[in-house]
Parts: sequence; structure tokens; C-alpha cells
Amino acid sequence: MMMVREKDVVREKILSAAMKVFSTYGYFRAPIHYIAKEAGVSKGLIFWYFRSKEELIMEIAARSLPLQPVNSCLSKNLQGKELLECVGKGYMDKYRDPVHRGLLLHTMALGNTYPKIAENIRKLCEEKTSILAEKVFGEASTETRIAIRTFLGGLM
Amino acid sequence: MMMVREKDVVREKILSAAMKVFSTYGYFRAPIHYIAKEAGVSKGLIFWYFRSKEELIMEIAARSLPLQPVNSCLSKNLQGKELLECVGKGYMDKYRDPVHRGLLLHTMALGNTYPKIAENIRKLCEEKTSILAEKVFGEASTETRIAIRTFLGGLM
Amino acid sequence: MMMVREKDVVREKILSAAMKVFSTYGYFRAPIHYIAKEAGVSKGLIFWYFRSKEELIMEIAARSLPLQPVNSCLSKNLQGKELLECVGKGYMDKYRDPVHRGLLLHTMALGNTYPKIAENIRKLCEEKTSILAEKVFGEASTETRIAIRTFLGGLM
Amino acid sequence: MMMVREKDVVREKILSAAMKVFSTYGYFRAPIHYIAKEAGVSKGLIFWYFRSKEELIMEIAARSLPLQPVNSCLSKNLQGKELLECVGKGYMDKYRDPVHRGLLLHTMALGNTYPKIAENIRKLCEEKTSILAEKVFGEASTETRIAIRTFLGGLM
DNA sequence: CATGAATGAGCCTTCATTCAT
DNA sequence: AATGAATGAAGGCTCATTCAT
Repeated sequence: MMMVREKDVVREKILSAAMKVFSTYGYFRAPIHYIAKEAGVSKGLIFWYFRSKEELIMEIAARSLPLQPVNSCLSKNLQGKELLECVGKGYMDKYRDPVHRGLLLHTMALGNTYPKIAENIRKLCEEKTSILAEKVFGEASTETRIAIRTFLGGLM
Repeated sequence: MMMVREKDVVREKILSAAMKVFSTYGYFRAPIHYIAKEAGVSKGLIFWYFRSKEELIMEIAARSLPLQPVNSCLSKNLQGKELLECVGKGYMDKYRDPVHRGLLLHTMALGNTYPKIAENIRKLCEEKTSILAEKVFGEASTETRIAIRTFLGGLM
Repeated sequence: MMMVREKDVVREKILSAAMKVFSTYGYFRAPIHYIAKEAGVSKGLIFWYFRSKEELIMEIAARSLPLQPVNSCLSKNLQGKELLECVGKGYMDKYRDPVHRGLLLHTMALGNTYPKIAENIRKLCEEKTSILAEKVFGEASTETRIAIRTFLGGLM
Repeated sequence: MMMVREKDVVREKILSAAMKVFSTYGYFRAPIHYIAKEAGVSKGLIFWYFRSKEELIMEIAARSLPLQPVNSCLSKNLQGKELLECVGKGYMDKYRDPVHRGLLLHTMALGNTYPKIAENIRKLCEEKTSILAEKVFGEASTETRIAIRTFLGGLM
């Protein structure tokens, strides 16, 4: 029984290759054919899975954020201090990997000049921040959101 | 009486324009002609003052670091805690300007993938760190240098 | 049944156009887009088949030499005087075409200042000269090679 | 008493430098500032003495031809075979110098694609050929001119 | 789905030429 | 006469993107 569609496997292979290549060379010094070679697929295929390089960047940028650790903790239905600790631990684990550290740095620099990416990042961050504030403090006010942000920023 | 050579004025005008443009668009999204327009000179003239775009990047990268505040404090012959406070204040003043903040971010991201720039930055930083460690703690050991770096990093 | 790959057809079309354009304008007065237009392809495609303009020049330079007539005679297994006559005739046929005459002149001038091209030409010429000396005189000594060169030079 | 005007000295210095530089690098690979440096003058000054690079090329091209030896022989009022021998000897002397040989090669290649230069060279050559034909054979008919040309070409 | 040839916009850089001093 | 800063046109090359197969 085939649980993982072949389609998704290839897509994931491309994303994974792109993360590695982007982290190493930076977005603008990484031509598409580097990614294609790293992923072991043709250049053209990348445009079958992603409309443009920008869209690929967009998804990579999202992955450079620690969304996955946060989601993982949220799915455990933790609350208050325990949730916060879980998220903190997730951060540390993720950014122990230099590929993710490099990627985050590039993403932040990109966001500084690339409106679409900046907006996307901001949206993703605010969404998660609100949920965390809600679950940790019981309400998602301006103050509690800032508290979350400060805590997570300090971990970096 | 003309104390500043016209030659240096133009060079400075270009550097200043480049900082603004690079900070706004990022190195790779900022074509030379953006800088030329911002500086009010022709594209060709930039290559009269700088051998290549890379050389321009190099000088800008150095300027994105807080070398000037540090040098300014050092020239006051301060020591110990006072020197540290002076440098700390210099940092805050410099990076209050979003142009400098953006530039630093781009420089760090660049350094992550651009060996020449990374090396140049590292050299400049280590040099200043050693001097500060010496003046603040009385000796430039591995530990005192790390202390300096940690303190300054924390300010960011 | 298609015996010639499409890929080679295009490559040949570019080379042929380049020979014509270079012969007419000279290497340095012939921008890539002249060749592209003459070949009926895009500028970019030329760099798909040739790494650089220099690589294109290199291959054209080799073609400006009378290698093909020489090879043609050699493949007939002629020897002595008959081989010499065959080669001589090949020369005359090739350089009756003004495109080839112009190309040879440009190639020689280029070789006078372009080390890489000069070296490549020299290598190709010496190789063929040795083989001819061997087949015509029975041995490839310094003297017989000079004799071959003098004979062929006189035909020009 | 100043017999040579300073003006002509500088002009000659530029021409001499240009011949050396052109012979070494070829016309198109020799930027004006190479010549300026070789001559020890500023780039701008070259345009004071020569309207354009093309005009400079033009004069250099003329100098790559063996006009001077021919004129020298003509001024000796020789005739017939003796004139021919004098010219022949002049040729050999001039082209013993690799700078002149290189220059002639470049000039011929240029003439193949640069109409103005080709025309100028042709004019100069025909003029001298006619005079030589007249002095050597007693008349400047088509046949005698071809004879002169053949003789001189054979010397190369 | 997959490939890679083909396209064209855009960028860095060079260089002849001008001109204020 | 002489200088060298300033200009702008043009060229080689890269690379995201398209498309026929």
C-alpha cells in the first residue's frame, strides 16, 4: 500500500536540495541548476512543482522559521510554562544545525528587502505567536504577544 | 580654503549612495546603476573609484561593522568599564539608523556564503576584539575576547 | 532514419555562422549577436554550445587551418610525392574561398597576440607536419618537417 | 638652435609607443591607456594629437607598410635593377624587426574587415607601385605593376 | 511527469571620447 | 599643451523561465 505519493517525494527532494544549496550559496548566488543537480532532477522539473524561483524561496523561507517545532508542541496540547519550555527546546534543537542557522540568516536578510517574503514571514510569525500567547497566558493581547516574541528572540 | 579634496567627496558620495541602496535592496538585487543614480553620477564613474562591484561591497561591508564607534572610544584612552560603556553607547547610536541595521544584516548573510567578505569581516572583528579585551580586562586571552564578543552581541 | 543529431546540426549552424561573421568583421569587431542573427538563433544559445566567445574562437581558429584537406589525403593512404600533391591541391581548394582566406589571416593575426590561440594552432600544425614528414619523406626529422612547412607556406 | 619642434617630438613618442603596443596586443586588445602609459603621457593628450583611435590606427597602419625604405631608395635616384635591389634590401631590413612583422600582420587582418584602413593601404601601395614600375621598367602599365607587386610579395 | 534545448532580459565591466581645469 | 575625472554606449555572459518532445 502506497502511503506517500511519489509526487510528494520528488517535491520534498527538491525542497531539501534547495535548503542545502540556499544555505550554502545564498538565494541569489544559487542558480536553479545547482538545486536541480543536488536533487538529481532536471531544471525543468523544478518549475513543474514550483511556479517560480520566488515561490520556491517563499516555501524555503517558511521552513527556515521554527514552525515545525512549534506545531509539534501545540499538537501535544501543552499549556502555560510547559508549552513554553517545549517550544524553547524545539528552537535549540532546530538551530543546532548550521544549515538551518544559515537559512534563517538569509531569510531575515531577504525579508529586509523582499516585500513579499517579509510579508509572508510576518504573517506566519504573527499567527503562531497569537496561538502561543493564547495557550501560554490564556489570552492573545498585545502584551502577551510581545512577551512570547521576546522570549523566543532571546533564545537565538 | 578647500580642505577636502573633490576626489574624496565624490568617492564618499558613491559609498554613501551604495550603503543606502544596498541596505534597501540587498547586494544582489542592487544593480550598479541604482547606486549611480542615487549618487547622481554615471555608471562608469563608479568603476573609476572602485575596481569592481565586489570591491565596493567589501568596503561597505567593513562600514556596516561598528568600527568607527569603537575607534572613537579607543581614541579617548578610556579603560575598563568606562570603555565598555562607551562602546556600548556607540553601538546603540549606530544601529538606531535602519540603514546601518539593514546593512549589518545583509553583511552577515553575505559573509555566510561569500568567503572573501567573511574573511575580511572576521579579520576586522578579531583585531578590534583583541584591543578591547586588552584595554577592558587588562589582557587579550581567549576568555576575555569571548566576553567582549558576548557583551557586544547581546546589544544587538 | 535520422543519422545526424539535431544537437549537432545547431552547433554546426552556429559554427558556420561564426566563420562567416568572423571572416567578415574580424574577431573583435564581431559581437556575439551578429553570429546569433546570422545563425538564426538567440544570443544565449551560443553559450549553451560554447562556454565562451574564446572557446568559439578556438574552434573556429582550428577550422581556419587546412586540417580537413590534410586528413582527407592521409585517409587515402597516399605516400611521397602523391601525398604532397594531394595536400597541395586541398590547400588550393580550401583557400579559393574568401571566407577561409579571411579567417586564416585573422587567425594568424590573433595568434600573434593571443597566447592560448597561438599555442593551440602551433600544436595542431606540428602534429600534422610530423605525420606528413613521416609519410612523405619516410622520417620526421627537423629537416623534413621544415621542408613540409616551406612547401605548404609557398602555396599560400 | 631648435630644429625639431617639441610638438613633433611628443607626437612621435606617441606613435612609437602605439606601434609597440599594437604589435604586442593587437589593435583591439590595446586600450588607449596602454599607449599613454608606454609613451609616458596622459590619455587625454593622445586625443590632442590624433582625432580618434581610428586616426591613430590609420597612421600606424601606414607605417607598418615598407614606405620608408621605398622612399629612401627613390630619393637615391636609382633605376632599373638597382632600384629593385635597393627596395628588396629595405624590405628585408624592416621586417627583420618582429615589431614590424607583427604590425604588418595586424594591418593586413584589419584591412580585411576595416574598409577605411583597407582603402588607405591600397591607395598608398598603388601609388608607390606605380612609381616603382615607372622607374624600374620605364612605364607603369598594368603588367609592370603586377611584376613589382609579385616581386615584393615574394620577399615576404 | 520529465528533460534539456532555446530564449531574452538584465547585469557587470571595458573603453573611446569629452571637457573642465 | 596637458591632465585625468566623467560619461555612455556596447559587449560578454548568466540565469530564470518556457516549451516541444
